[in-house]
Amino acid sequence: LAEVSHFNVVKGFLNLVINDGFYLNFFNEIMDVSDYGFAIGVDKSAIMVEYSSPNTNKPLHLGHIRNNLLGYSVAEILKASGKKVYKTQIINDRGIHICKSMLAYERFGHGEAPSESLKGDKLVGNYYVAFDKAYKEEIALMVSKGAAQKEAEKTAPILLEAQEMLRKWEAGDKEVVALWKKMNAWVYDGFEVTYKNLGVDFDKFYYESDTYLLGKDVVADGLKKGVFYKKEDGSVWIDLTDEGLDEKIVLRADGTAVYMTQDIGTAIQRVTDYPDIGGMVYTVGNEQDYHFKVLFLILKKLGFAWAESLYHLSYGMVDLPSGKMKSREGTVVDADDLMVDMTRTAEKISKELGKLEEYTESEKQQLYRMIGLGALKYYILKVDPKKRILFDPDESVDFQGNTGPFIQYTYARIQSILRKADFDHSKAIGLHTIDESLHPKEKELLKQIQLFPETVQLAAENYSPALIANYTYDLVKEFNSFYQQVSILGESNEERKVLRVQLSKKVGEVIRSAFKLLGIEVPERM
RNA sequence: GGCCUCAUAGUUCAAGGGAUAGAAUAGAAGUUUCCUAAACUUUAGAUCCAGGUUCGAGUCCUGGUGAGGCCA
Repeated sequence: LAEVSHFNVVKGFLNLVINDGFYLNFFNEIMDVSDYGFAIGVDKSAIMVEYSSPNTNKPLHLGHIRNNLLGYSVAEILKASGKKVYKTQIINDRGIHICKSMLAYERFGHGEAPSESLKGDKLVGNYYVAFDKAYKEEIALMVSKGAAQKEAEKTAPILLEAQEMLRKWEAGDKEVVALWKKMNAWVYDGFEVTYKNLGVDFDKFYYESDTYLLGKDVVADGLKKGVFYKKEDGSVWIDLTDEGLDEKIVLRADGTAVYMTQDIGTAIQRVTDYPDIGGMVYTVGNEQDYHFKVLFLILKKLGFAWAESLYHLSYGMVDLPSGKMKSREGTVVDADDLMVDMTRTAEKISKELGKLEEYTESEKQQLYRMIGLGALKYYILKVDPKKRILFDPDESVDFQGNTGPFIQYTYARIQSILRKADFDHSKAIGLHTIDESLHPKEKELLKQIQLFPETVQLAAENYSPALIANYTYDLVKEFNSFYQQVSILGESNEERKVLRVQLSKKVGEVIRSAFKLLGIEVPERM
């Protein structure tokens, strides 16, 4: 019970208040607290949540935003449900894609460096686009001279040069490695800014350049155990036809690793790094459903105990009305730009309403950001993760109705009440003296508040921030109706007034806790 | 071709096999001498099609149709 800061018993409710605002209340009878593992930490195993996992050749976009928000939120929810959580990502920092950016930078860069107006990830992304442009021009030129399209695509000089660069990188060529380090460092600086603005963070970074050779030993080992088998050409496979899947390659004939080999190795590496891990959550788009099905099955067959607790947090793509986002075609919604847009929209709406006279300019800017990001985050998180999201850039994200700002607004109103309640409303009041005559709205609010702890558990079990978002919306809707129908500070009955203030305060606390799980901040005024 | 996911008001989303399928938004109509109207109240509007399981199906099963994805 170390985490319980205080408790009280009110008419058959045992209320446990846990440090950061969570509380449990047990209805009617005092239950054995061990039923609630999260209250006393029955399950000591940790869980590692992976999300973001970008490539280092281009900036983060709307798809990454969904990935990050989901992964971060699920990690927070698991924490709230009592798990120890490690947040991580694996950065795809090697391969032909980054060589393409590097090559284009060498050719066209003229020593350009990131600046105030151009973040490092944007700069590198620009050269990736520049590569693609040059590549296409070369192909067109070759085709015009009579080469076949497919042949030209394979033998364009700039592509061959990029491949040569990759070989040099793998061989440890000093110059290539130095350039690679320089450009990746720019990208990480850029990413850091985006993550900070988005409000997500990580406990541990894994880099593919460190992990791409992992997994080979495990495959060799599994080969001995008979989990895998070797084909005549020397490639190693696993037969999953008994499980309703097909055969899958785990090591190429030339002995090089495929993605599966790496992922096997990385999973094992993580458990080596953090021996208390009892499971992992991978936040990866649903296009990789099959990959993870196979990965988890392989790890089970290899006999790892933690393989039973692997979960692919599979989410739908974020599509535009025009279809899929493609960075090479310039049809991506950039993460930084979108966050700026949202902030601007919040500013515009806020100015029209004009309620912030007493705020300084920097306080205002901070608030616009909070509201704009609240709108964006809520918009994305309220949707069931597995459903795909259609994002129309021309139709801006709502600020009214079932939205983040709606809930933030309610929170701000509650804070306003608490500021004005200049009497002592801290002491416990005996519900029994008035509970027979509770207003229907008060009863509904009590019911709704009480659902919070189990909603957190449910959201953790289902890896679904959407459940938290929907719960919070219901609560807020209920509160607004209450707020409209009854007078809180104007109530003449002293005890009843205190009850209403306490109810309001509690609703505010639940909103703040719930939104914290979604990574959304709440304002004192708006 | 094989496999996976999704399909609910005009639109965007809800709904643990359980009562009359909830919201929001857009539409129509109202509420501000009173705690913040980014709010509240009223109104109209939906389960892709055909079978099946069940006392009971938006939810489970089979077959279609449509959208997206993975593999070859």
